[in-house]
Amino acid sequence: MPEGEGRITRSTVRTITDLARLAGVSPGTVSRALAGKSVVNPRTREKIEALAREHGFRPNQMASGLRRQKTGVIGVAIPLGHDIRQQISDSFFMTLLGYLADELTAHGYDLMLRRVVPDTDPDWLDRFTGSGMIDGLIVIGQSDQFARIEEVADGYRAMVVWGDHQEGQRHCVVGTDNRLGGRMAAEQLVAAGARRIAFLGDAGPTEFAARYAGAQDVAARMGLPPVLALPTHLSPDRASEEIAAHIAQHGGAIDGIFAATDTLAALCLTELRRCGIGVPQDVKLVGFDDLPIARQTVPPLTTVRQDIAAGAKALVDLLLRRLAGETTESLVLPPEMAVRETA
Amino acid sequence: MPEGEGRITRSTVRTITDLARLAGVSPGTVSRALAGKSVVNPRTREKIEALAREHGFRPNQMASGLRRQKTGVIGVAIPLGHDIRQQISDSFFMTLLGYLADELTAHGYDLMLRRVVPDTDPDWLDRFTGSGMIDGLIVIGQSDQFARIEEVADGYRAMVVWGDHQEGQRHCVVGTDNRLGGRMAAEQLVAAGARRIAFLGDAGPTEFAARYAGAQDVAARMGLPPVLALPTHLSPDRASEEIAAHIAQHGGAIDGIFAATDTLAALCLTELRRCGIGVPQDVKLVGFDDLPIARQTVPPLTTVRQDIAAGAKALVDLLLRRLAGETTESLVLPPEMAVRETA
DNA sequence: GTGAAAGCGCTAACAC
DNA sequence: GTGTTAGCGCTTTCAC
Repeated sequence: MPEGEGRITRSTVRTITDLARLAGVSPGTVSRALAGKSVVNPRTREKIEALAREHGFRPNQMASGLRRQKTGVIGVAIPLGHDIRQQISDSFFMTLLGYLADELTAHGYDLMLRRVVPDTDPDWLDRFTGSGMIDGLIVIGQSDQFARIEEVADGYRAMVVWGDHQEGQRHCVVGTDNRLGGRMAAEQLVAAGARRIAFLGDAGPTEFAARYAGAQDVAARMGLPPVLALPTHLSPDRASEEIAAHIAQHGGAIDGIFAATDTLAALCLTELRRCGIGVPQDVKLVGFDDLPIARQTVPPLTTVRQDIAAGAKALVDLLLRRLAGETTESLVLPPEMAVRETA
Repeated sequence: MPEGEGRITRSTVRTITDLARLAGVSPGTVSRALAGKSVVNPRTREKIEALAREHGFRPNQMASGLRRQKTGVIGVAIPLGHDIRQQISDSFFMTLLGYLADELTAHGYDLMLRRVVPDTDPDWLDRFTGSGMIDGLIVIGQSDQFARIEEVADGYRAMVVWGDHQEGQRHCVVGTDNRLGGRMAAEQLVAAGARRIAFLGDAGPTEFAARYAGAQDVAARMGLPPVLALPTHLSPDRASEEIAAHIAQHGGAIDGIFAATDTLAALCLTELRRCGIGVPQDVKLVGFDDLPIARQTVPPLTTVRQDIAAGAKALVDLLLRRLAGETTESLVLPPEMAVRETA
C-alpha cells in the first residue's frame, strides 16, 4: 500500500538531521545546501535537494528564526481605539491589509495580524514588538494611540505606521495628506453651492481630526460659518441611528456634508433619501477614501481618493529600508478629488 | 539623564537568564514564575514579576515555541484560485477574517495571514502546515483547491476549512448550506413573479457551484426553463463590464437574477438602472451574504444571509478541539432569507 | 567542501 | 520550592 508507505517515510524526515542521515552527510551540510550557500558541492546539493523534495521536508522556521535572530515575519497591528467592532470591517483598512499581504509576500515575509484594543491592553505595542515573533511592525491607523506610538518609536526602529503626519513627530508614517483632503472636500462642497457645511464622523482619531480641520480651514478662509461637527460611531448600525438623529436636528440648517469616510457617506445618503432630502439638490455630499461603494451609491458619490496600493507599497518599502538600517522620512501622499454626482 | 538610563537598563534584560541573575534565582525559576506555575514561592514570584515589569521583559515566543513544540499561532490561508485581485477585498472574507482574529485572540492565539496563489505555488498547503510556525490552519474558501485540501487533510489534522460541504469529504469544513441558499434565492425570485432566471457569477468555486445548483433544483422542480449562467469575474471593474454585456445580450429574456454575492448584486443593480431596467418591476434580483451594502442599495437588496460571526466562532472552536485531539464533524450552517425590496 | 560543536532563549524532567 | 541539565531544530564559526 504505497500511500501508507509514503506517509510513514514522510513523517520520518522531520529535521535537518534526519535528512542528513539519509543523505550521508552532516546536518551542517544540509543546512548550507538548503540555504543555497555557494560553498556546497553541486552534486551534494543536488542529492540533498532531491531527498528534501521526495520527503516533503521543510526546515522549521522557528528553529531557524531563533538561531538567526530573525523571524521572517512582519507584524501588522490594527489598534481599535474608539469603536471596537468597526474598523476591521472597514473596507479601507481591509483593502490596505490585502495589499500589504501581497507586498510582504513578494518580499518573502509572512504577516502576523493582531487586532489590539488599547483600552483593555495598554501594553499592546511593547507586547508585540517584544514578542520575539516579528522582525518589524506595521501599525494600521494611529487611532487614539499617537502618544504611545511616539514613545515606542524612540526605542524600536523597525516600525512604520499608516496614519497622519504631525509636525515634528518621531515615528515614521505613511499616509494621505488628510488636511489637504479635507480642504479639497470642503472646496468641492462650496463650489457645488454649499454654504453651511457639516463634518460627519468621529473627529477623535488623528486622521479624521485633520480632515475636519481642513474643512474648517476652507470655511474660515471663505468667511462661511464654522463647520458643524456631527459625531458618529463608525459601525454601520450605530452610525445610521446617529445620522438620522443629526438630520432630524440639523437637517434644515445644513446644505453640505463632508463625511469622514465613504462608508459613512453611503449611510448618510441612505438616511437623507429616507427623509426625502435631495442630493445634491438640497444637500451636497462628499466622502473620503473612494472605496468601491462610492461608484455604486445612487447618485454616485463624490469623494476624496486615497491611493491605497501606493500606500501599502510605501509602508513595506520604508519598513524594509529601516530593517536594513537606513533612516527614513515619513511619506505624505497627495489625495485626489473624484468628482461624481453628489457634489 | 534618566531616559537614557532607562533604555540601557531595559535593553540589558533580554533573556530569562538576565532576569534570573537580577532576581538572584535560576532561569528555571523565572520561567516557572512567569508561566504562572503553582509551585513557585509567592514571594519569589512577586519579586520576579516586579522585575519583569520594571524592565519590560517578555519571554521570547520563538524560543518558547521551539522548546514546547507549539507556537501559539494559527495560520489563516486565503487561496486565490480564480480571480487573484478580488477575494481579499471581498467584504465577506474580510469580515470573516475580522471575526476570526477576535476569536483567536480571545483564545490566546496569534494569527498568521497568508494569501496564496495556488496556480503559481502548487505547494502552498504543505509549505504552510510544514513551516513549523503554526499550530493549526484555517483555510478561508476552498476556491478551486478542493482536491488538494482533501489530500492534505489525511495527514494533517489541525486544519479546518470555510467552504462547502461535499458528500463524504474528509476535511473538516464549516460553511453555509449553499445549495439550500440557492434554492431559497430561486424560490424567492419565483414567489416575486420571476420565471426566466439567471445565475450571475463564477460557478467555478465549489460554494458558488452549489448556489447555482440550488437554483437549478428549483427551476427543475417548478418546470421553469433551466437557470441561465451569466459568468463574471469577482473584481468590480471587470464584473461591471461583463454584467453590462450580459444585460445587453440577455436583458429581454430574463426576469429574475440570482447573484452569487451581494457585491455582484449591487454592481448588477447599478447596471440595470443604467439600462433603464426597473428592479423589481422588470427584473427581480436576489443576492447572497447579506453584507452591509445590501441595506444601502437602492432599492435595498433582498438576499440570502450567512451568519459570519457564527461561522468564525465555529471554525475556531472546531480547530481548537482538533488540536486537543478530538475528532470533529463538519458543520453546515443554515442560510436565512433577508427579504427587502428587490424581490 | 564538509564535519564537529557551540548555542539562539526557553522549558521540563530530574534531583535535592 | 529551586537549581541543574538536557535538549527543541537550526545555523555558523572553526577546524580539517
